[in-house]
Amino acid sequence: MFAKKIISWYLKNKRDLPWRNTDNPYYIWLSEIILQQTRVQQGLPYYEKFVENFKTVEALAAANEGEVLRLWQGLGYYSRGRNLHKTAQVVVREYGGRFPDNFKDLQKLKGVGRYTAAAIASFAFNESVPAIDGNALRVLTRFFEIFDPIDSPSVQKNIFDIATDLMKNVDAGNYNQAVMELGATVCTPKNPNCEECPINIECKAFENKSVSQIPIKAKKTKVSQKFFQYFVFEHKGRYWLKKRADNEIWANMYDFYLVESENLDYHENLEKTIEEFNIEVESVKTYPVVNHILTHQKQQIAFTEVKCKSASTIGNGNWYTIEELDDLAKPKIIVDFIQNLKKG
DNA sequence: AAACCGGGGTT
DNA sequence: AACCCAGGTTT
Repeated sequence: MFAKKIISWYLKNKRDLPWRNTDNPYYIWLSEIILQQTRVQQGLPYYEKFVENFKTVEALAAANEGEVLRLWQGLGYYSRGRNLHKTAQVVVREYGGRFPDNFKDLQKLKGVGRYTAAAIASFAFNESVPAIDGNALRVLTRFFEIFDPIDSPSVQKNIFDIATDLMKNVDAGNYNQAVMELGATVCTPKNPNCEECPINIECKAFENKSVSQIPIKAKKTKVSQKFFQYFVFEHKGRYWLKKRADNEIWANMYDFYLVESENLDYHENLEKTIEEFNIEVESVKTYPVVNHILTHQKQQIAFTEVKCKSASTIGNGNWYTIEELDDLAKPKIIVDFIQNLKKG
């Protein structure tokens, strides 16, 4: 009954989203990678861009990684973009351009875990396997009034098993979409609209007025404090940027010269850096420190613009005009800074 | 400031 | 199973 009620609610109330009008695994995979850790509202324009630029997995595989990262710019968690490109190449080279057609094999692809594999397997191939994202997890824990912590792997496994039973003999794709859509639009984290919920009668948490307490997380996110300083070297309208290495954070993306420090002694960083690269300084401009709050880190980032008397050699970087910078994939903090630079 | 969209990857 | 993640946006 659970499944059928939810599906019928979904068919009447679903949002019309482009990836819901296809069973092409390439488009579904693309949308799911974009939507990892990302709201529909934010991911939608990126999906449109990618579909337009890369109509097939072959087209995506043939692109340069730089192009892919440039299109991904601003979306965050850039390893998704790199995995997207790598996986496209694997699918073309090793799978003959056809995505694996089942839950188990899909998880072999880089960037495709349990949730994403279940989503593709059910939407594209109608395999009966539950796609449990945060929305579905919230719906299920509330419906069964599960007070166990959802960040425990064993609890997640139990819920996966329960969900597997629930979806027997129903349309797997629509069922999975339905549960997630209910979580996204009705069974929301705060102020859920229980009055309009199609399954409120059978919802244990609703019955016992415990909706606002569920789901429960055992662990709190740890937040650490970090200090960074960017040196924006400028010479005759050109700016120095470096392509980051393959094995580090923001891999293969471009940014200014970066120093991480133990504290806020940004002056010392400046002295050291100028000395290290033997830079002839014309002038120094200090920008207000930016507080950058991330999920796991509080960052204080200082931008220091150094106008140089010559375009010296500074590590493995190059000097670019503002216009040339547009074509390089950069983290958003850099994009934003350049935006301000342009404004003056 | 914390929560949210969280899943995937590594150890 | 524990731990990590150089995100953007909303509450």
